[in-house]
Amino acid sequence: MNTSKHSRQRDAILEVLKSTKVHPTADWVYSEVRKTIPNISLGTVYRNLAKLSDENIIVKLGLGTSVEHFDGNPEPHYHVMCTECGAISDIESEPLKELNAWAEKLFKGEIYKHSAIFFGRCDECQK
Amino acid sequence: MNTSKHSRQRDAILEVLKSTKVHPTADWVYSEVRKTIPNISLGTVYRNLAKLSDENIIVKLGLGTSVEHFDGNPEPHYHVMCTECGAISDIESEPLKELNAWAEKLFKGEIYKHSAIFFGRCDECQK
DNA sequence: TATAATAATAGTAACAATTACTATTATTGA
DNA sequence: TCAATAATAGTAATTGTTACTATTATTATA
Repeated sequence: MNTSKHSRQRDAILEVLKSTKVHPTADWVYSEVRKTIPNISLGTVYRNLAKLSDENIIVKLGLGTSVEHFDGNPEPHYHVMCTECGAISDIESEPLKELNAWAEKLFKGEIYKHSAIFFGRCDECQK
Repeated sequence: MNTSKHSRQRDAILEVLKSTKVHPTADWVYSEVRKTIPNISLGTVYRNLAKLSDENIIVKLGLGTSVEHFDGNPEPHYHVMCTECGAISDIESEPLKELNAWAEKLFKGEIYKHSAIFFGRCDECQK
């Protein structure tokens, strides 16, 4: 059974994540959610982001940045980070699953997934 | 001109990194280096790891873990992390540069590099 | 080889992101 | 409506890392 209880705060956090493409940090989510729930606490944001990603409703992107970024889209896909402005964009394609087989040939053990991050310059910064 | 001065501490830190395959954290390096330089400070370890990676002598692996890992081998290559024991291993191959062109087709902007991390189970943990 | 300039150090304090704690509030099923 | 308890707000604590400062070590040159 699911011992979870519904909460307005969690709904609002998920709503914020689902309706943006910026792959925000916890702090960004916090400041957005405060527009509708002004006294929500930052701890609540962190706790729910953790809960939602444990349940695979959202994903915590381990991009190697000092601050964690989240994605409201749980479908596996790659990302590009602009090295100039830091913006994170989606690569609209499924991950290349053949890479796992490729890597497995070079590794003693089994491989079942991978993640990748591309670095470049977004069109905004190219202008 | 190079305004850098030689230091025994930096030598020892680099030596530790060059002679292991474990992709250690700063703290691991610290405890190793203390075996030869017992009163070295953790700040010195961090400062030199930063300096060495700025100079591309080592690399800071942005693996998405909460603690940073370092690699004494600056040649670009992928890694596998065992989800059971956390061990990080090398994939002994050059990165697939064709991936950049592939991703660029799906992105508005230019892409010039990428990094990837594979997840699996190492042979030790399979037993 | 002595010296003067300064990079690097040890030790410690500060910092930022995140997590844990606790008393109170909200949700839920009976 | 009520009792059980999940979730909250607010705050304190923790963790990994960086910054600061007085002292020490390295180096180029006299």
